Amino acid sequence: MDNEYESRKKLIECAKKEFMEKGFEKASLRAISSAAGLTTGAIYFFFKDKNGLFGGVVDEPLQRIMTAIEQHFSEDMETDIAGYQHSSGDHDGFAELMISVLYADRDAMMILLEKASGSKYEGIVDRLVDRMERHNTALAKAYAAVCPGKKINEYMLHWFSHVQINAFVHLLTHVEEKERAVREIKPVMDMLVESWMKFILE
Amino acid sequence: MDNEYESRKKLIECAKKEFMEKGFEKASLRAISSAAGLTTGAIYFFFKDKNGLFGGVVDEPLQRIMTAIEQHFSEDMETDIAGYQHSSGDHDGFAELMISVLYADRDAMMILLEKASGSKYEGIVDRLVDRMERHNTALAKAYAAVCPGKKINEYMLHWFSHVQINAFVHLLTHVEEKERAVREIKPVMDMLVESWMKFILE
Amino acid sequence: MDNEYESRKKLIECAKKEFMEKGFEKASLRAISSAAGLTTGAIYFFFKDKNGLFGGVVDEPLQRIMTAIEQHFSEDMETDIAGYQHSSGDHDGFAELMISVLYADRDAMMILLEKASGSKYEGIVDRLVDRMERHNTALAKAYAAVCPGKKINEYMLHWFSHVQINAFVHLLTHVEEKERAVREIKPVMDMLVESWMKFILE
Amino acid sequence: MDNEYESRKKLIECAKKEFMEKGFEKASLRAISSAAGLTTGAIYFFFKDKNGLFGGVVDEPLQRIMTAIEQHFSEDMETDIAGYQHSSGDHDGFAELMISVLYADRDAMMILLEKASGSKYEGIVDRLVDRMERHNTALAKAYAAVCPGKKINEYMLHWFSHVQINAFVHLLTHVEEKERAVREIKPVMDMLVESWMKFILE
DNA sequence: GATGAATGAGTGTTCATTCAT
DNA sequence: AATGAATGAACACTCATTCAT
Repeated sequence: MDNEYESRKKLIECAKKEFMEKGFEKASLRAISSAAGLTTGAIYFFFKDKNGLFGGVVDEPLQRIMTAIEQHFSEDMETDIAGYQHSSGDHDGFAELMISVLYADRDAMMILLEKASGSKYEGIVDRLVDRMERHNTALAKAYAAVCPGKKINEYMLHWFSHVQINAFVHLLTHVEEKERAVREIKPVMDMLVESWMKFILE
Repeated sequence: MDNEYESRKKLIECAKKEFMEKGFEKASLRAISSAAGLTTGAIYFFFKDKNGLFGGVVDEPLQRIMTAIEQHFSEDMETDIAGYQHSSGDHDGFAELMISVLYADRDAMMILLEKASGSKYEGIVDRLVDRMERHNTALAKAYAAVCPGKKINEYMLHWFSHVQINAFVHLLTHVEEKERAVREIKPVMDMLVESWMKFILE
Repeated sequence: MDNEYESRKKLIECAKKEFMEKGFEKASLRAISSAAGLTTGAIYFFFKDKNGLFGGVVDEPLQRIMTAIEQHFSEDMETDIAGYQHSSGDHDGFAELMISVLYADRDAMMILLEKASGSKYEGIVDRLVDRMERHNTALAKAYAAVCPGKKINEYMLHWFSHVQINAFVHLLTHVEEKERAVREIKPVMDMLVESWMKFILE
Repeated sequence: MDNEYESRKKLIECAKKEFMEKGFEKASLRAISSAAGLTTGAIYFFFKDKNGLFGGVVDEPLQRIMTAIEQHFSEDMETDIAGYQHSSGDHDGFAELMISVLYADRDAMMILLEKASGSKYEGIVDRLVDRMERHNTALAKAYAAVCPGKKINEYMLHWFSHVQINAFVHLLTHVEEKERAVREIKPVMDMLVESWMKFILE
């Protein structure tokens, strides 16, 4: 049970390296397998195909990020909408949750978010942005309901969602250590929270 | 001198279409040349190689964006630093300049900024971010000189530069018409200017 | 002795399905074994190789068809040669024997006769034709002996043998039910018997 | 203009050899191209893919056989139906036409008819049988109209069509020289014509 | 100015087969 | 009795690039 999956592990390990360096498309299965001391055929014993191998690297991180986000968003909607501006602590909570998920396997996460072009995981960041936007829209509508005379700026809403998600991607790719990440994200979140209220409605 | 470069033009035109659809890497020279009614060899008469052809599409736009930025940044530094906060009109000027350059040949610009992966133009956005950051650093230092007790948050400075540049990329890819772009960028710039002063120094 | 060969049976069963659908060559041992709830290695415990497994499906049917034919041909030669033209009842006997052998395991038979390309059983129909031809030759010689001035048309003899054998193959593949097959083969045999006498000698 | 297509010709020549020996499926493009003193890539300059190369070998023969048959069948239907039994000369005409088409490029024809399994030309013989059957059906209906009390035996009609077409395939594969083929086909046709009238109706 | 021909190295993928356990 | 792991050779196909003409 110890070394049963040694080859599989080695394969994933080497795939990680290769995907990180070259991206999904330019990564060579031959290079991966031979780096693992195996042949290409071995990959096809453990994985369905190139996408499957990529999945072996990123599937678990992907799951974690998805459930984390979904969980947070559903909780978030239940809290008092009116209390949006006071919930800065909550935003820190979200940020910390995200960072802890993101940095659990930073390499895999970077591959998932930045090196997936050409794979079936392509466009994952866009999907996250979409999810964020849906959440933001709900929030903005509730917010607008108590701000008479103001209406939502659609473009700002979309761009803001984009910035929010990419703030984490940027952090992940530019800050190596989790601890520093936690520190650096704070002013980012503060700025985002403060701006949100001022600029989403016009 | 009239129709001398007709083939060259046709090649660039078709390359544009192909690069837009497939990106640099997946674009096929065979597809491009045959769409132009020529053969692959013809490409090598006019251009050095695949990167050269890509350059034929994006070099001019790239020049225009670079000189526009350089020009603005050098002018900007000459104006009174202390007047930063009052220069919101100036920021609108920058935004309009950028938009006018970006939308002069929107397709080529999108290719340059989003479809260059794998080419020697890869990372152009990062280079723009770097340039922005240098400018921001200078600005921040001048700003910090008159704000005793405050010091620059390096990460925020970098991230901010990233957001500023990508605000334009996002605009370019999400808003088709230049006129609407001019309108949409306004609140974005406002938010950025306002936040800049509050969050770059800590 | 009950369930000892359960796996073997399952393997043959699944192989039958696969060989029927894909033919010997395109059949996948992995597909067969996994359909049987086993692994490819299991196949190699029970059978020598892919050809061996194919044999597991068709060997018995092949034996039955061979002995049936051999038995009939040897009997047939013992009967009075001169009585050939009167032996139409006998031909019906042969046809019924063939059909009963062919339809005892129709699937296996079709695999043997039509899906063996690439296996060591390839060309089985040709071998049957050869056997038929040897029999026809003997018959024709005896027949010619009592028909002075006539001699055997070698090509007709060969083609006729081919048609005779393939009449059964055609029947097998185009008529599902044995009962209908028995009915349909009658006029075919009649035509063949009648023509035989007229066209083998010239 | 002489040796312009030398490589293409060589490729087709070698493909012919390979397809003949191994059949479409097992034929190796690598083997073909290297036998022609070229690389696999060269094949893809001249042909779309493996099927295209196969087409380069069999397309012309296929066209010839199709037009020959279609032409004959349409002519045949215009002749007096009642004269069927007297038209044995006509059948010889058909046979000679077929043979001349079949033997114009015997190798290509054998490949088309017997080695196409796995290619997009697979099942060509069946299609010919279908065409023959349609023709036979028309003939049989006209024939039945003047034979009161008799009706068509569907199975015989189908099997007969099968035998008629395969008589030519058999000839092609068993008789090398066209002249001998013309001689050998005569009694075959005679037998078929004679039997046709007796056994299609019952 | 451009073609037509061809290369050579590469791609992901499939497969029957082997064998230690 | 059967598995799980792995091999190695083959496959069709694609591509940017070259170059004589």
